[in-house]
Amino acid sequence: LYNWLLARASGGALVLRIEDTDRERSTPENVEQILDALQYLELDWDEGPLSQYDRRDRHREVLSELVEGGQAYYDPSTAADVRAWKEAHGGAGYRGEPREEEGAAIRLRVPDERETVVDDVIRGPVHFENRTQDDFVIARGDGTPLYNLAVAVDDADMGITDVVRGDDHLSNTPKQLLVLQALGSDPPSYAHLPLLHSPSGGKLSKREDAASVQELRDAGYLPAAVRNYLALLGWGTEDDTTLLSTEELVERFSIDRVGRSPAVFDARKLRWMNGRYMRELPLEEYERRLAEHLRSRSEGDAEAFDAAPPELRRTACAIVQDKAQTMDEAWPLIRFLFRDPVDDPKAWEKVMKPEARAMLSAAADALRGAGAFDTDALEGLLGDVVERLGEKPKNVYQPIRVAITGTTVSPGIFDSLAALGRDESVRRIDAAIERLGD
RNA sequence: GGCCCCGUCGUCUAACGGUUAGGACAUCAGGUUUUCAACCUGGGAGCGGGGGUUCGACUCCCCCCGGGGCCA
Repeated sequence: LYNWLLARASGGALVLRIEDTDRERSTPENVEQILDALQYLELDWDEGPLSQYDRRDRHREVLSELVEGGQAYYDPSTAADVRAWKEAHGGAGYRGEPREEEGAAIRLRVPDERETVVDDVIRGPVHFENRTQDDFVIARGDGTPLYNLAVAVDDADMGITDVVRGDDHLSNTPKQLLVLQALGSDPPSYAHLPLLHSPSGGKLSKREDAASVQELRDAGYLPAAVRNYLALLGWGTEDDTTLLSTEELVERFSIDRVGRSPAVFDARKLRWMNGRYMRELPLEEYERRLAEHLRSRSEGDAEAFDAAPPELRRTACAIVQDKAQTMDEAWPLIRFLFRDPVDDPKAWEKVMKPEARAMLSAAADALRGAGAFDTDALEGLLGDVVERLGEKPKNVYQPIRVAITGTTVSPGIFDSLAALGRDESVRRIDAAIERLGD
């Protein structure tokens, strides 16, 4: 998201590059998840063709150039050798002797003097003393290049100007700088973002990270809300603004104001924020997104919704809009308008006591005789019934609610009845009375 | 183990030497109320610790502690 905001704000292009020097980690499904997440967030980047580049030849070429130029050398030392060497040299960075033999790795020669400075946009200059850095391995014994060589070469070849990535790469950066230096290329600008920690404590893995975005989609969070929330993780405005439209984010976001400490994802705050966005959604869009959300579910909910008259769909959205925080939460509240009441034994047991029978009869009679069947009329009408029976409103309204929806929770009872319509409302109440009978 | 990063309410954050340390979520207490939410009002809650520098430190320096990352 930060990459995207930065690209949008600066008029540059966003390049999402997935380095795959280690097949064990960058699995195709992993890539798939990242792309899914981007699509879900509705970041309108110019997707272009998804290209795969086989850079092995180029990396090999660079490797041999570096060896020939003396900036790198073959070294068959093992990890144990290196450890022994370091112990003997007071913890200084490992320096090997060039020895070309079968299975030897290639190491980059690191200078003994001076330091390598990562001039990070977010953290300022970070100093690494060269003498403490190992002559690090840039190619395995079998000739395959290692990450720090590959990214540096690819950054240079692609003309990358800004690298925005996770904090976990900060200590890799001096190595990449050293490679770039050996190559004679100018380094890009670097910005290392703080990592996200999950509520459970640890950092989010690439897999879990992408998977959790998946979960957000399934729960029916709006992309705009998620974008807003995510932008506020590690970044904040000076004037304490919390709700920011995407246009405002693009305008106000600046990478150098991003914080340095890791953040914990707080689902409750996202939920609250999503509710704010849901309530401000134009009704047509609310309806569209609800329909879309239902399609990702099973059991014919989407079909029932789509088959309903447009006015009913619209009304349903209107009466649930200020109650639901997520799309997933909206549907159960208005489901009764499109499908039969659910069977909730607990609700029935709690509300449908024998004395409820009289309430329901009185209500049904009143509804049958009602003139207009809208929210206001019903409120007056049923208010009279409550008064006549001398009951607490709750004792009358809850049985009606259970009768028409099957549960104890729904939108306002008058809204619900009006939306359901006279015939169906009366039918469901009569059915409840009958069921109460035995 | 070496190197590096980070440390403000429970959580996300604002502050860039001078504020009663601000806001948001959450929480608590009221209000509203036909259910559940939503909404409104109010309260509690924080600078990891210790040294310095300074007239004055959340802000600068050092040490420690704690958390994390990379390499090995």
